[in-house]
Amino acid sequence: MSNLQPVRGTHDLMFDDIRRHRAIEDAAFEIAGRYGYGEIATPVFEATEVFTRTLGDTSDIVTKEMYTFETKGGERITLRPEGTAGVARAFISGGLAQQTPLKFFYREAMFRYERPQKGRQRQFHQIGVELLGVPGPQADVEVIALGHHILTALGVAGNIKVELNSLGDSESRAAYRDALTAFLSGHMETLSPDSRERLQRNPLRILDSKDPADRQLVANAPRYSDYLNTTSKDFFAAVQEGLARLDVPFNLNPGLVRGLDYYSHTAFEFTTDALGAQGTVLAGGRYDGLIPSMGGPATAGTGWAAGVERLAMLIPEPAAAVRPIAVVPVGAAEVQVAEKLAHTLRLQGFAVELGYSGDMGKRLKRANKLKARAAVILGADEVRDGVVTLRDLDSGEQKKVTQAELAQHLKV
RNA sequence: GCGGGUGUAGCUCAGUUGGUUAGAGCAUCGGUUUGUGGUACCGAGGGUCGCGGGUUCGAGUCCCGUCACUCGCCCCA
Repeated sequence: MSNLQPVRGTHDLMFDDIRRHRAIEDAAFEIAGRYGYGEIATPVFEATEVFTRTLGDTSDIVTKEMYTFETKGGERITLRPEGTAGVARAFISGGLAQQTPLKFFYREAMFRYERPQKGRQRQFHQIGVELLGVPGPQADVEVIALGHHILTALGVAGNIKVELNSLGDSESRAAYRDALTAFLSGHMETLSPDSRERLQRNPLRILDSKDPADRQLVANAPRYSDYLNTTSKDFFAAVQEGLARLDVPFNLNPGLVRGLDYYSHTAFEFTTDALGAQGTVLAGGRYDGLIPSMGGPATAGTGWAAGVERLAMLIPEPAAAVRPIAVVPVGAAEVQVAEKLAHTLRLQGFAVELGYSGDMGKRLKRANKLKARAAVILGADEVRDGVVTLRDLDSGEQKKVTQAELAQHLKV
């Protein structure tokens, strides 16, 4: 039926697309493993409360972007819009507080009811890491260095800037929020309509407004750095020194704030200008307040998430699929021998394609299309003599080898 | 959620001020080649012009609606 289409904002992944996704996820998983991060897979859906209590009542994610529904049993369920809340819930419900520090890596689908654009789907994929139970700045440094390491390995670090800021501890944050609100309240006429709205809900977000008038106003507003208390300042300085020691380049961005309420101290974003308005490729920060806010024991946390679709648009061509070997029977009489030979080769570890139909010419043509590196040709003569004709499909050279020696000749 | 752009073959795109049977390249399939792929040549198939309605003697072309994609805003990875 021609009117059957994927649901808005969803896509089928196959061929090169999924190879790109896997290349990203596999590289990230392997590198995170070197830092001691083990994989965690939490459920696709959680009790709605898990997200409403952690993301903040005012965030757009909670107010308009969640896929929330009621089950037959009357539970309120939400498809996860992000990964951190689920990991925190797992930490609490699994009683893992005795096992810190804990390091988790995840690669999962996320769901947000947003208007689709390039690099923004309703079902999308994130990789992410969470480091739980380390209150010191070395945790922030490690996690940022890990992100930078992964993007370097993927070959995209050259197009990406690391932006860094500190939101301070809750005391500093509250002090600054009051100062900023007081200042901006005196300039209501100049503020954009969006920012007037933000002044009520989340005044810090005005700092990264794109409206020109807002930007000018913000330039003269109180500076966040002036409101950090000594603890916060020392913490931020230690993060910067740690990154410098590891040769991770970064830019300070005083306008960088987080959309989600549970962040404190370090906030960072890895951005590119190659993706238009969806330039943030990896982002995260410290969220010491998250687990306590969900009713768990006071536990420090820091981590990030990266958008796989966005990274997939940046990485170079993924490694080509393995080039198979084609087993080609000359005529119908040799098909069964060919099938047996193909099976034997597969058991020996080779990737083998066996054309499903057609004469020798068609099968070779198909082998060529599959980028087979060699053809193993079996005709009446070969079967009689216990040999095969081995043809190199790049050079066109061919020779007869015994079936016993075939595996030796096929080794790369 | 708000504002703009675009929808013609599997893909990339032509299609004149509304006028016969809607075209090209690539891809696909077949043949030149009954034990040899890639290159070349020859040929074939493939379209309810996104969908629905309207105007008109006549709509791929004009109008309205709708869906999808896309750019920006919002938000975010």
